[in-house]
Amino acid sequence: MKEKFYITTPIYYPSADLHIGHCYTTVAADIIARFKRMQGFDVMFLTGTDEHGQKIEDAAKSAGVSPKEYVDKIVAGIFNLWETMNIDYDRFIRTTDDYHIKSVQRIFRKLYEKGDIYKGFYSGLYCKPCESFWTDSQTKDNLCPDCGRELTETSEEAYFFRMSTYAEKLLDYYEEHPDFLLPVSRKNEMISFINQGLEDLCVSRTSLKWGVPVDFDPGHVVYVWVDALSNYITALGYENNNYSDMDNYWPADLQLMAKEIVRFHSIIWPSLLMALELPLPKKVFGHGWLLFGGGKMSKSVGNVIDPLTLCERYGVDSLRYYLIRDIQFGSDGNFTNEGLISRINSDLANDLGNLLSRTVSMITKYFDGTLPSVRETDSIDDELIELSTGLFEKVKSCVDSLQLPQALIEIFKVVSRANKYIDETKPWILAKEDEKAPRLASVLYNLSETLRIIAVMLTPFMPNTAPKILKAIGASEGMTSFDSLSDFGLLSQNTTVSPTKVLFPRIDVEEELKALEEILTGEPEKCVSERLPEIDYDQFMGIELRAVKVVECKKVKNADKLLEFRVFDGERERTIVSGIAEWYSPDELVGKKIAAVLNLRPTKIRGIVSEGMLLSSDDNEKAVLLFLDDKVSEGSRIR
RNA sequence: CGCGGGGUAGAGCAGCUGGUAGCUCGUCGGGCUCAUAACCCGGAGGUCGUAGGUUCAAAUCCUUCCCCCGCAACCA
Repeated sequence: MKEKFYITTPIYYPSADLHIGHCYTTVAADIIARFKRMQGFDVMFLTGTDEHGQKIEDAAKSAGVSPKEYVDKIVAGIFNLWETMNIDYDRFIRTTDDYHIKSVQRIFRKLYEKGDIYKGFYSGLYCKPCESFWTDSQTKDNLCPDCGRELTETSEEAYFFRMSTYAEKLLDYYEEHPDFLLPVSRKNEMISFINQGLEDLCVSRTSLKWGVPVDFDPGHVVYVWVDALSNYITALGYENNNYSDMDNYWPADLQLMAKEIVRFHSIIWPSLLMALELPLPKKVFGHGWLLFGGGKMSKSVGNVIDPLTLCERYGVDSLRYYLIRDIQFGSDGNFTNEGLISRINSDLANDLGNLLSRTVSMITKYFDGTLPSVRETDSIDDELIELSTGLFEKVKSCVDSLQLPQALIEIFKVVSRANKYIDETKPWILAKEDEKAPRLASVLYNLSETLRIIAVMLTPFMPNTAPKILKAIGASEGMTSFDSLSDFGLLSQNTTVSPTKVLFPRIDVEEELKALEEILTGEPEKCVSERLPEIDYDQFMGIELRAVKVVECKKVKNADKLLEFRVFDGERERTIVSGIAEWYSPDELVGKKIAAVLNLRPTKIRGIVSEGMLLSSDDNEKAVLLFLDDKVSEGSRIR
């Protein structure tokens, strides 16, 4: 019986279209899944969408549709994206799927009956007018940080999961299974997080409607993470009849995700599994982030090109290659257009594509496309042959240890070696003398075989390109599997090549960068997302907008983003705290006149009472203060 | 001292279970002409952030300090 391999990506949150970061995780998973399949594993590759929660409810509302309608549309886009990206998943789960919802309810009930979930009170200091809870550290003197009114000790019914009881067990598990949580840097983070103490987790909400209802207690909705994490087993049929693959595939062999959600997967998820008395996944791996120009990717900053556009311009395989080749799996990495283009040009066009091109064209030119069977070998061939036949083991060990870039590096070492081999053997010289034909045939055959091995190795990484190479060199079935890699010489002695289109056209760097730039600026970020309902004149006039002059300005201690202002409003000086320290230094603001709202309810920020708000525009996540002309006098009304 | 990541050739990165510092791009020079002006060879370019320590030997282990970047807090 075939050994199984169960691999998962997180289920993505369809509050907006997916971006290249999602593609990164999913491509990595796809490559591993394809690799394992080719190795003969019985693979289950699961991905999906996590469709409940407040954000989606809100997004749907502002789009004027129901949450399900909203999500259906985004999910359709995701299917399309995965098809384009060539993601060959085996199963796709949506948390709005009926069977999943029922399973989650059963899981919740099961844990409740077992006592791992209990009904308690979410308690804290509550401000009635503001309808919000505050913790001790957030308040001073029992006053609401928002409105300054008195807080009352209140509590609200909620369900809790006894996560605290699993702290020790988790630490033990990490210890006993060194490969459970990787990379180590992430494990250390989690260990120190656990050591700070685990509290029981509040696993129900009453404020939210768009979620899985607790079936035995109407009004309560299951916490989204419990809902979401369960997908990895409900998709196999845990507590449902939709599937019956638990015995087969659980525990997961590899759960991939970006680092920010490692905590949920390495603490909450294992605790839940322990509570359910299920085995834990064998490996949880948190990869790094794609950074753009040193910063996080951000739609509103407009620094990221849509993956579909990238695929359209360069082909999926180029994108897949770049993502996996250029970023150390596990660390953060920079995504740049230059990097992408330069990888395509140097690795894919110059090295790989050109290798195929020169090989095929020589066989066509010297032998009319079909190699003769008379051969003459030479010791100079040995190195190339050895390198080729040893490739699989090297790549396999890279993939097994999740060193994905190294796997590609190994493959491309052979590409380089082959290019060099052409130089060493000088086929164009051999072609000049008829009696050298056997040697020439040998050289070209060796190149074809090497290309065959390269293409087979590349199949999981570049599923579009590999078959093109194989077809070009005349490889047939039985020569395209991993099993075929240890034999150098499988390709028919009389193989016939078929000339192909250029595999990867070279890209004009300058021109292309300009074009990409234009795309980015052409479809600009919508900085004004939602328009607000109209208000009447009186409401507007109820806002006391006035010019103020900055008298003093200094940074607030222990806060990166805050500046404390002393401003003159025409009558008196007042203090205003503003979150613009990232963009302005105190010195440059003294003496400036700025528009401000003065009749805003005073509030404490970082212990300082702020009486008003300085106006600024929110421009691409960058605040710009609304400075006023010098002619404007302090305290004058603005409308 | 809130948590974490990082500082290695012009750029981007690897090496970090200690033993002459490596890769890609760029650059300079040469070779070749089968090929997508591609390919191959060679050169220049780094006191591996800083200061100490351990060692026969440190980019690699320990400690000090400096600088970047995320997260958290904070943005009326």
